Amino acid sequence: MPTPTVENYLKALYVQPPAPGQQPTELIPMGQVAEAMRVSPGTATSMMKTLAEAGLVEYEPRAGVRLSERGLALALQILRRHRLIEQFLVQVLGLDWSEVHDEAEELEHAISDKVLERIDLLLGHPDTDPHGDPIPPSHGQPAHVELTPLSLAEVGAQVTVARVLDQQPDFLNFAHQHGLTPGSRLTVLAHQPAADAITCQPEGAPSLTLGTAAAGKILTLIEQTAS
Amino acid sequence: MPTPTVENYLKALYVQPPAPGQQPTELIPMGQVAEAMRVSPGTATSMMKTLAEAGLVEYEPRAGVRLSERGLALALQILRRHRLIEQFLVQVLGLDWSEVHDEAEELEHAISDKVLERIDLLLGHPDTDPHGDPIPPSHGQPAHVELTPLSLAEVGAQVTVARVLDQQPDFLNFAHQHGLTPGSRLTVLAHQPAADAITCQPEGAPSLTLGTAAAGKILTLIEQTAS
DNA sequence: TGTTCGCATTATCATAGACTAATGCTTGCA
DNA sequence: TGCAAGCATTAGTCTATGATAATGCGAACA
Repeated sequence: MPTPTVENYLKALYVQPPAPGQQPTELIPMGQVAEAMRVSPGTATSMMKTLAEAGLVEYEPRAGVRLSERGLALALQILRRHRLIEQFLVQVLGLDWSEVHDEAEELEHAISDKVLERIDLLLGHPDTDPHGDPIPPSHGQPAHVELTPLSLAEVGAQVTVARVLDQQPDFLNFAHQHGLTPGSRLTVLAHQPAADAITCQPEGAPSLTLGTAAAGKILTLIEQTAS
Repeated sequence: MPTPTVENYLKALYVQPPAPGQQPTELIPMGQVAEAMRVSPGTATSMMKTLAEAGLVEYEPRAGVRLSERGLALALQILRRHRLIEQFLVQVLGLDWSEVHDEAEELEHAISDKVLERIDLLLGHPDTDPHGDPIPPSHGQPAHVELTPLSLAEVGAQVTVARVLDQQPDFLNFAHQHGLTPGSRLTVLAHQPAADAITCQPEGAPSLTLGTAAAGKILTLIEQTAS
């Protein structure tokens, strides 16, 4: 049984974005690990050595780490727990989507497989959590869906919000207030490169201008491109 | 924030039965603490010192420990979490009462007050868990109800099972199979002191002979004494 | 080609919680 | 009254996880 700390490292390694243009199987530098886990670089190095000895990662000194096959399987299992718990907290207990991330962060280490599968059943085997993040199946990889950041959607396109990447409560409250939740539809009205912004029109809510950094955190499914 | 380990010690101290004829405010000897927590005596001593420094217990060397006011409040809070979670696992997720104790043992340290109060609401503010153990209110002590162990009920008495003290899955399965669950009614048929046993007749189930040790773990409410 | 800067690694230390083994009280009994 | 038995305490060690500080490698630029 991995400790909660080990589980958190594995999860963090899995969700590290690959450097631009790199495959997700590339090595993650130690600095990135240390920052993701908010520990000192020395702590990150020694933990990666420990995980490597346990066969959960492949560690190349001064180059970086990547998850091993076993580490990947474990990371997916933990992510499954985390996301099912989030969905449960929203659907069954009625918590707000902005507060469930931190709750799930604790519960994911305490819940048993049995309870988890009961939750899965009660929820009807959902495949995403309240933020649109895919819930990995109990075995194997989650299905890959091609999504486009709102910041890259064409002017005139009609899109459906599929996933909101930022888990910060402030951002999630903002997104909720403006109708930017998974499933809501919107039309891209304009890009303003000079202002580093994009304007869109959510269905049933006032139009809205976002910085491209914020818009990059909203992943969408393109329903209809500009004529 | 106390660590999970500290929480477990406090809970264990609270549920220690007072020595026969003693007030619950009496000192608990270290050996009893060590046994309850399944740690070595040395570990118990050093932990009690730590808890005493934190103001959670009163520790008298070579005499024993008792919970301080703060320690008692914390212990009740943890017991509330534990028992509400058990009730939730049975009522909402449909787990068996024999398996929820161990699950709750983990979850009680991970759950937030917010989630707990949602669970309490969803369950309609129950006042006992699936074993009949009282759920402490969010502030203050649980109400005291006078219960009689089945082993001490008079022959001929009609009683209602109120609480099952043993949390071992084997015992709980046995009790369930024979209709000895909280709320079920039974009549005491006979005591057999020589055989160290008691025979009773659960409503709607075959009559049953139990050892007095087992019968002592079934607490009942006397509905009607023998004529 | 050499030097420097940024990052990684090593070394040392701290804390919580556990263990075992050795020592020390205390009490009851002869 | 004195001593043995039974607990409790102390002392020293271990593991997991963190920190800080000092050292070391390597790549980019002059």
